[in-house]
Amino acid sequence: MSDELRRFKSEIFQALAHPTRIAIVETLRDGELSAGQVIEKLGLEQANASQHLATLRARQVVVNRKVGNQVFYSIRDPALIKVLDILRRYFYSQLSSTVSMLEEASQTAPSKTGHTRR
Amino acid sequence: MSDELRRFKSEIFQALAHPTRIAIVETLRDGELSAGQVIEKLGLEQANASQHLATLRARQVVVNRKVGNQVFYSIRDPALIKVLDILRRYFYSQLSSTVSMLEEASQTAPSKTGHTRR
DNA sequence: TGCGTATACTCAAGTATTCGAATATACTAG
DNA sequence: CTAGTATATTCGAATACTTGAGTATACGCA
Repeated sequence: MSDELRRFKSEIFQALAHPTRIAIVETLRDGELSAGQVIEKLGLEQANASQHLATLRARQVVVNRKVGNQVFYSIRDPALIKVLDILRRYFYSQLSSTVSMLEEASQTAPSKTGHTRR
Repeated sequence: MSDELRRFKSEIFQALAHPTRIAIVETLRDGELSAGQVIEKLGLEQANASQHLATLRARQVVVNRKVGNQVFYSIRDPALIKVLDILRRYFYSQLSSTVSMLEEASQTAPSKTGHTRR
């Protein structure tokens, strides 16, 4: 496989490699929002949000549309939502494995009630 | 959604946010390989490969298994392969959009498409 | 034991990201 | 034009990542 493709993929991953940017993408999951709405929903600093949005734009993860005074953002390709969904399931399988590992390790065995966060 | 979960997801993305690590994961796609085989297939420096493998291990993207002298790596969860496959398709759709955009732009008048580049 | 191979770790230099503060731009209303 | 709102950009300091060189550890064999 081409190195070009790998570089491209790594840029997508990098675009999503920050909790704030994941939060933004998930906030946009159900439709477009203005920058201000994103800021309000997530409680971000204006400048910070704008920078993260710029990163997402640069990697073409989101597209934007100007309406008067405001800029509305939306996810460019629903494939990315699918990726996030897969990772949500992945997270839970990871989590339960981690829990079993911890249980094994601490042989006092709190038996089975998973979901103790780390 | 919990910040915890977002942090976790961003760590997965970060694990894959480097072309070399994507190459490693894709090399492991069809089954486990020793570190040496990965190095040889991808033409990496030993130290560099080992560090990228350590990153993938830390984020639990791969698991390893010692057999005598060697350490064999494999992908921990096939969901990640699915993610890479989705991104491959995503890449091609991105690519064609980008090509159309470039074609449009290279005509004489960009006139009306709001998207003023910076 | 001692040697050779396979892999991992440490360190430092270079590079890239992140953040908040300050500032700049674009639009609307009056 | 002026003022106000919405969003973007620039800057510098702090932090994190990447790399190669060197070194360390673990295993197998004699």
